[in-house]
Amino acid sequence: MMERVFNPHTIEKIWYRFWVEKEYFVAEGSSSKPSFSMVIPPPNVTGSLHMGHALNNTLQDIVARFKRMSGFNTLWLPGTDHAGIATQNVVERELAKEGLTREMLGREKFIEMVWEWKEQSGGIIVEQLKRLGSSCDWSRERFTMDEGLSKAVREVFVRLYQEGLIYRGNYIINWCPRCKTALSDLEAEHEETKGYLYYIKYPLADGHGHLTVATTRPETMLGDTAVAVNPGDERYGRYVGKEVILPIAEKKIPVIGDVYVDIAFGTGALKVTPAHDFNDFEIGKRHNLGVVKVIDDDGRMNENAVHYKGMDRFECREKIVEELQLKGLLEKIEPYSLGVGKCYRCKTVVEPALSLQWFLTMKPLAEPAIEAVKVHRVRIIPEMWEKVYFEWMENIKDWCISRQIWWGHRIPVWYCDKCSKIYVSVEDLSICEECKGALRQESDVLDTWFSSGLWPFTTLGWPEDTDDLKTFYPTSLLITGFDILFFWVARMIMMGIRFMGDVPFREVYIHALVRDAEGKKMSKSKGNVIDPLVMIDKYGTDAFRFSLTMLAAQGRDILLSEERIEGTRNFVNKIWNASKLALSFIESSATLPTLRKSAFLPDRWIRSRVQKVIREVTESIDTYRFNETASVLYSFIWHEFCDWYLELIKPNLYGKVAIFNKDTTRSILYETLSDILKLLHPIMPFVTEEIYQRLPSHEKDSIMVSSFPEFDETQVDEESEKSMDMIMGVIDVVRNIRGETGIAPNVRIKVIVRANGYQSLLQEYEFYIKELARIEHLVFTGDNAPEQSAIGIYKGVEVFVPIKGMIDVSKELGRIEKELPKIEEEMERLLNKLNNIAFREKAPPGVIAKSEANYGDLREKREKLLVSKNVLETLSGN
RNA sequence: GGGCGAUUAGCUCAGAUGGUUAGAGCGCUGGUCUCACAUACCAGAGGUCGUUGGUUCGAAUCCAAUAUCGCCCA
Repeated sequence: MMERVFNPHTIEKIWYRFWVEKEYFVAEGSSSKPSFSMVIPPPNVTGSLHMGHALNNTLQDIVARFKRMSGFNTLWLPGTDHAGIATQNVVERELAKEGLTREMLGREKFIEMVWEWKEQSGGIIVEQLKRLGSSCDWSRERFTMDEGLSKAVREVFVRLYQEGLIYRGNYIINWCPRCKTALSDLEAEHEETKGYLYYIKYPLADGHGHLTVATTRPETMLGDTAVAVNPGDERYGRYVGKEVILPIAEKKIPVIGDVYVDIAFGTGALKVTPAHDFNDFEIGKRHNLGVVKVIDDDGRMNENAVHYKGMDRFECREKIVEELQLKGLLEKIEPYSLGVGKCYRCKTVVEPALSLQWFLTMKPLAEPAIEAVKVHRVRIIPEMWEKVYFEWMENIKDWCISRQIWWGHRIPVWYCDKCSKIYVSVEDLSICEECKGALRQESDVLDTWFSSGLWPFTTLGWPEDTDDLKTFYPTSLLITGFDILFFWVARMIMMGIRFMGDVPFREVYIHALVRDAEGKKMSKSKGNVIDPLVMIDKYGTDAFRFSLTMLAAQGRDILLSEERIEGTRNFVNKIWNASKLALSFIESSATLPTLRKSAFLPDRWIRSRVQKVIREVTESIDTYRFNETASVLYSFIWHEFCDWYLELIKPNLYGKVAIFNKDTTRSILYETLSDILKLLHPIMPFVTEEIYQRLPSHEKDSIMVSSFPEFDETQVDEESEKSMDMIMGVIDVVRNIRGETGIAPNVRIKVIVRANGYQSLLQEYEFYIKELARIEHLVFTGDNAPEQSAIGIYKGVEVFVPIKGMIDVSKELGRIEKELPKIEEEMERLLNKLNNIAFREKAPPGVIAKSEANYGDLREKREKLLVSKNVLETLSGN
């Protein structure tokens, strides 16, 4: 017995376990079936599921289940990412609770602890993905720090080094003083911040006046090694070659000319701090300026900052400004808003700093990756993102790949302190070949994104030549959010081409970001996060997934509100109840006749409609228009299958009429319900499985391994759709009259129909019309309109409801008067169009014919309404 | 500063390659506990598609300008 209200929770666990036990998620290493493969964007191993993950994985699961049911050897490969900085931060915070630091533990002990932490909490997100219903092949689950993947990372590093693409050098990079590591350009997030522009006087060394520079960062002035002006600047050109005295440091620095300097910005004179500013670094290189670092790794001033040594950089800013003011060297301060780089992991303001780091040369990697997207060997969908991709790739800079943290892939480089020889090797080394001295491994680890960039092939077994690689590389599709287009997608394309000789995936579908109902990005600090697991607990996985899918329109942010999820929970319940009814009709013991053309119109109609839905669902999934998939199913199931089909077959199956073959209708009901469940399954895996299992003699052990419905042209029946449209139209007209004139629902009425060519159809289905429109007597007439009636017209068919004792005349008059102006307005619009000679000459004949037919219908309808109106007016004495 | 996107009913959004009387869900109004479902059913109200020009026989849809909002990159 099925409950009145669908309860998702128990069945979700049961079916997920069932699928896993049956190994339905496991892909075949080699197969006669065509392959379909995706790799998951690996979530952080210590993370927990947020809305972004939920959307991302729902969409992937829809495609995976759809492809599997469509006969593909489908691999959806899951895994997690070691997330270097983020994970290290988490564990360090834990340590801090016990008053410990990682330095106190030492590298080895600390890493051991992180592994422990990973074992403990790493399963959480995986469990959450399972609750979401994700049909990942867990037998192939990977972790970026697995032995195999770690080896692959070394292999890649060594090859790139040998090819001369990886180098080590002193360059300016983004430094996070809190995480105490270098960051790549991408990992510094620029944020508009209110600050000030300080105007500082630098006295000329010859004692004749001063130059005023404008800066947002006065604390770096002690690291200035020049003042730059634009050589074309009339005001300052003559100073080039002279010297100024750097205040506080009291040392001479040159005035140089460089066209980079913007004449219009500030005073037109720029202080140059090569050690702490990207642009200044470039200027410094051009002019062979000295480099003076004044800020240390922890964000404090160093010994070059004279008496400010040891002071925090922001405190120092204030103090220096005070000192300058005292010395009369501060001209003014203006409010100014500037872009400040912040660490994407801890939001600390990053310090651009000169530092010895490892870099990967990107240009030679980027070029073929740009080409691959240009010629659509990788298709990015929606196409708009291609532009963004090109923009970044064409201006790509070398990638700082070293991090000064401990958790990650340690760079496979060994130094001999004795003879200074450097080794780069896949295998661990300990003794110098040259001098037999002890080797010391590089202490830096690689950027986490370095290993995730290899994900599509390392997870399949590279550098070994595995069956999985042969079967599944290049993968078919990647589904991800745009926030990691550069971080991840672009790098995978570059690395895939470089190491596999082919792109890592044929298509990339970029989906939107999930925001709250006000359009704000969800974040813990804003307190506007909707926890997917809370939603799953509350409304069930199917409803939650369907909501996300419904909202997943291309190229738009998704605004999620709980209300929305509640709405789809109702839809799931609707499906449940419709199935309950259908199953009661089908009956478990029944042997159903094979599907054949039914004599019963609604049967033919629903089969035809289902075909079109199959086509739309298939096409929309194939083109990643998931919201369309969901809404097509929603409206078909609710408003055609439930509202009409189930209502129409009730009289047959409850045995109220026996004109049509009951078994045929039952078999069509069975077939249609089964199609609906399969069509829904990719989006709503659980409820569909639960109902499928209750279908008598269902073909497969699980809906998961049943075949996705295929469009069947032979069941498309335009004639039936037209006939049904008429029947539904007539019923609607009667209901409209009833509703608007206030006839109580339980009152059965008399209706007279002048069918104008549709009489035989309407007569054949008279019983059904009477049931659905609550009609007592349905009379067909060829004569004039009966007097004293309310009137409704549907495509030339006139429907009359006698007024006497039923309807208030004024109400019916009001109804007609409301409708007339609408008709007239539309008629006028059409008439103008039809009278337009240019329209008649240039518009396609089909469009003209349609307009003419519309006009004719409207004119006829208007005339009839006017006649009826006149009659009613005389009747009411107006 | 450069680039991209958005602007359609009270709210949240759909509306591929221009031809619909511009749709949905929620909300709202009126009526129903009708034997699958009140997480339901029936009926209804509500939009000159941001603004201004242009292309076209025809524009929510294409083009240009403009306003507002958002995002990305510097």
